[in-house]
Amino acid sequence: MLRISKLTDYATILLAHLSTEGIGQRTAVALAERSGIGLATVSKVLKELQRAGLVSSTRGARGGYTLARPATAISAADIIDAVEGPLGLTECATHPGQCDLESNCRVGRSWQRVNVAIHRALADVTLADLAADDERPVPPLTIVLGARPSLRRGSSPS
Amino acid sequence: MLRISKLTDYATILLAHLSTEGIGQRTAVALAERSGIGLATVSKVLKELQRAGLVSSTRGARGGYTLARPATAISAADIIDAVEGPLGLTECATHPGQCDLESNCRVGRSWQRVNVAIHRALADVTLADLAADDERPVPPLTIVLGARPSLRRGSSPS
DNA sequence: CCCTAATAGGACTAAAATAGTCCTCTATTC
DNA sequence: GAATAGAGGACTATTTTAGTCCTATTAGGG
Repeated sequence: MLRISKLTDYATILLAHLSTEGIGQRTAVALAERSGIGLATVSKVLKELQRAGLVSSTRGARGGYTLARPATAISAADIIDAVEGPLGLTECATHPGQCDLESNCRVGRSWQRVNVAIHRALADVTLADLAADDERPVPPLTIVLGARPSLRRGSSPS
Repeated sequence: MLRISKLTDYATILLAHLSTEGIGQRTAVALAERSGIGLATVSKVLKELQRAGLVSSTRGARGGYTLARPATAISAADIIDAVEGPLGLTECATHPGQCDLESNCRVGRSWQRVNVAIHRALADVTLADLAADDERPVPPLTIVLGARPSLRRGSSPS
């Protein structure tokens, strides 16, 4: 099945740590210890999260990282996008026109729509949901493939 | 973002070809020509689809492949599972207990539930939908993460 | 029968993406 | 100005994915 990368998983773990006890900053070292992930890797992931604007950082002594916004305002889609980049479900999604098959293949477009639908669904899952103990029921979410006229790309089909 | 492999994309293309004109069998050679995908690769993919039970094959002269069941009875999830195997969204989904972090990390479980939800959604997208021209609206589908009160398409447990 | 057309099943190679490490630079506090 | 902490990026190693090729098996037809 579809898979997220390990780094995305790490990112989620780190963000989850940052989301517990809203208090102050955590250093990469502290997060590495707490999470059991190697320091170098933690460091790398946090830097990516910083660039993506999901955490904010301060340098120097007594520096560290905090969530840039509340856990309820960070979505699963944000995390994936931050770490894995905005890759498409298929190649043609990312680089239209590159693929020789495109003319033959109306399949690509469909996968793209599936992709969009999944992405939209993941945008409704928050870090707070991901970090929660299993007690808290994850909210139901609805994907509508196709319908949703606003997304339907200007051209109206005749 | 989450990505399907090229091979899965090929598989979809090939299945789409097989789904047009219900008539008879197509050989790997014919499908390769029609699709523009290399023969060796086509062959490999078809073999995997056969093992997964999505296509049926006959050997020997005048042999070839056909869909094992109607295009409306083959789902996007079936295709992904056939080609990519039943991989989980995270490592712990596939090999529970392998991961040192598991104790610290309640995040894994959440991703697993996300995974299940996506999978369930993809089970509602059929090959017929994927193969259709953009004209045909893909049916709306609903994911419910967590409890599962009703699987829309599903039969209620008797 | 034997020859040819086809799939089945792997082993193998090549290429690309992912994961992880390390080094140097900059900013901050004390 | 020494120590602490992040920023940025180059680099390496590992794993996955994609693609090729070889041999065996099965079916049909002269």
